[in-house]
Amino acid sequence: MKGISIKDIARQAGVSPTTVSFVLNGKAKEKRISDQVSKKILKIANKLKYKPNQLARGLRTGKTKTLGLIVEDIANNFFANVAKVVEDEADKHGYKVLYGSTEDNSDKARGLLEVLKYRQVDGYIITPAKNMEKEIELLKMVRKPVVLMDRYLPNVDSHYVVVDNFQGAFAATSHLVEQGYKKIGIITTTSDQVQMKQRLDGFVAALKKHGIPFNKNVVKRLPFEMDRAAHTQEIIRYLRTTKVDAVFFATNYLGIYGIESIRSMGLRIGPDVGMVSFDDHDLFRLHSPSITCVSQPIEEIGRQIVNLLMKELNHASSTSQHLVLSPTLEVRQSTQKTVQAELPA
Amino acid sequence: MKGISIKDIARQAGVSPTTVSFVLNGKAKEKRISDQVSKKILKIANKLKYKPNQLARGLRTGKTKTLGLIVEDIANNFFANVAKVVEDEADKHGYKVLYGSTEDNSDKARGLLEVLKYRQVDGYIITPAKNMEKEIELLKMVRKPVVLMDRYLPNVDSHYVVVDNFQGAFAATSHLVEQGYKKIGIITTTSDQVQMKQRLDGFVAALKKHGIPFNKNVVKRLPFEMDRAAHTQEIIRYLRTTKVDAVFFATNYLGIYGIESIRSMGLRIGPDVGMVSFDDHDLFRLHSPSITCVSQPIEEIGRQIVNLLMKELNHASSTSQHLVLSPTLEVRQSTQKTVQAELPA
DNA sequence: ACACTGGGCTAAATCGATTGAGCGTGTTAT
DNA sequence: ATAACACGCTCAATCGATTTAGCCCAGTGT
Repeated sequence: MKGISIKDIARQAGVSPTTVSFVLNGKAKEKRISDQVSKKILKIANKLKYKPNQLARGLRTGKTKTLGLIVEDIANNFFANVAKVVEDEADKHGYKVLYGSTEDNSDKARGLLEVLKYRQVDGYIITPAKNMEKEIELLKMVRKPVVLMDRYLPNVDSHYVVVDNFQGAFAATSHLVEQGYKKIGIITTTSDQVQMKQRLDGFVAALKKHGIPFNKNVVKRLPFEMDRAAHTQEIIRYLRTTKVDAVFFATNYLGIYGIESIRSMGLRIGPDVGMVSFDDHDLFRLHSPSITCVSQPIEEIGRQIVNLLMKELNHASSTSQHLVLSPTLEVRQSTQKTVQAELPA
Repeated sequence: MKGISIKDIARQAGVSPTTVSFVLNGKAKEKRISDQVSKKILKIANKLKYKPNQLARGLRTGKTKTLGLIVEDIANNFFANVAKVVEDEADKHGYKVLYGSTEDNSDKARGLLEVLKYRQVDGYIITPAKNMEKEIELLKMVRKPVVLMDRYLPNVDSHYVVVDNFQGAFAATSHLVEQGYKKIGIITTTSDQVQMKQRLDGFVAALKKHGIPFNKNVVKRLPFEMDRAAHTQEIIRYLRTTKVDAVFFATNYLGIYGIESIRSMGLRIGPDVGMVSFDDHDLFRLHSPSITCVSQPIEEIGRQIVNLLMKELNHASSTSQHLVLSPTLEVRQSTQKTVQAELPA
């Protein structure tokens, strides 16, 4: 039950716990501990496989070597993949990750923050839900390192790592236009957060640039909380009524529901309805026809997030870094009006 | 920076920290604290939004209200979904989750356990990598609640929640036979862990039951560590050389690679090569043709895992529970030799 | 011979909560 | 009248590591 403590080592080495602590924390020189004693202590610590009790250490120092990761939905492909990278990178620095999903619900998000706070995590990676300005500010006030991801809060000065949503959406929409689609719609979430706004803005800007009038009712907004069936129903109704010939789906799960919807209407993706989705996914790659998408550089996102956090934790604190990475347009078959010699399925 | 402590409350209430602790832990009656004092303390605690410091509490009591979740790969659809359920369920009981991925690598798994141990997690949910018998036994020795998932260790007496892999594979394979496929292969991992073994056994048993001779070289084993490209290459080579007319893919990512491979060979899934994969996935549902699969009851798996753990944590400790849930065969188009009026894509 | 310096190490306080032992005071039983 | 007990609460130790202050001894300078 009990682990090896610093006292056990002290006893065996015939020195005080203080000395052991100094040595194990690499302060031997600084604290003028003799080499003999140092080596002896290190040897014993090794033999006993001593691991410091993180609770005790944390209680005293206030550092827990734990990061809090708050995502929208850990079961979502994008977030799960980022989480994996974050975990790996954090591990390299000796940090563990506590996670939680907000379901894009502010109350749930606040609850998570609360819990992480009194668990004393050292740093936060947050996919903010709406109305969380105060909470984030509060973290800054108490000098806790915070990196926002996927989206940021325009009125809060903080680090963040996102992709260029405007460019991504712009490229996707332009591509649809260039492929000859005439009436292009967008299906997005009801969220008015910055990432969704920018995707919508990119969409509108691309239309404008190509001289296509923008009609408000090609924009369909669906709430995150709705279930799968309701989503597809709504999408089907939208497609029926607006008669768009191409759709930009502003996030991955909408793209997936979109595929389902279009197909269940008996329409052909590409010839009848062109589509592009934000985020890549195995499904998009392997679907027939394959789905054109705006792919986020997940590896780099994860790495940069942890990087920033580590810099902050090492007090190399600087002004807020705003990392805007470039997404990539993966052109596939879902944006071709004429059916090619398709890969056989 | 500093939070509200029990001392602050004690000062304001004009009582000792001990009394505050008793009241806040619901021991007022037991410890004979007067109602007046009790109420006063509770009121102050509320006003100050007191949250106990979990580190201090953990240091003293040995309980951290944290669970360790060790999965094979948090970015994998199946595990990510289970993780989500686990997180939700744990939250209901006031527990947080620390997670890590093993990549099916025993050393990484051991490292994770080590870390979780000295972080003093209260209970473990483990997808064991091979050769972890000793580590699990050790946890049992120190009376830490453990629930294994996805697979178990035959020589270790512990709780576990798995699906009936044999039945799942048996049903999948039988279905292939019944659909008229004659030469059926299986692609699995190099792992000789129980879940994979049972899937293979189920496969073999189904062949036997249908009077089909089992030839060892229809079994292809691929190591987890290999990258995507190598996987598909190997699968393609296998398909070319063995000339099977249907394949059972023993886990989700193999199924995905399988789709890629078959298609890149210019073969039609269904008519040319039938296929079933273990685990469900959006991709399998929406692929054309859709992919028949053995679907695991993810919600229930997650719920049962947390359930078991909570029972243990509340010392209702009993004999080891072995929960074997039933998977469902989702029959789709990938196991039809004749092309139906396919849903247009 | 005495103050001073610096090397090598330790005592004790501290972080915040929990908990076994115990201390007055008033009431009851004998 | 006095032991015995209930009541209502507090003291102080404890968990394990960190950290500040400082002790003791040897050598140096004057």
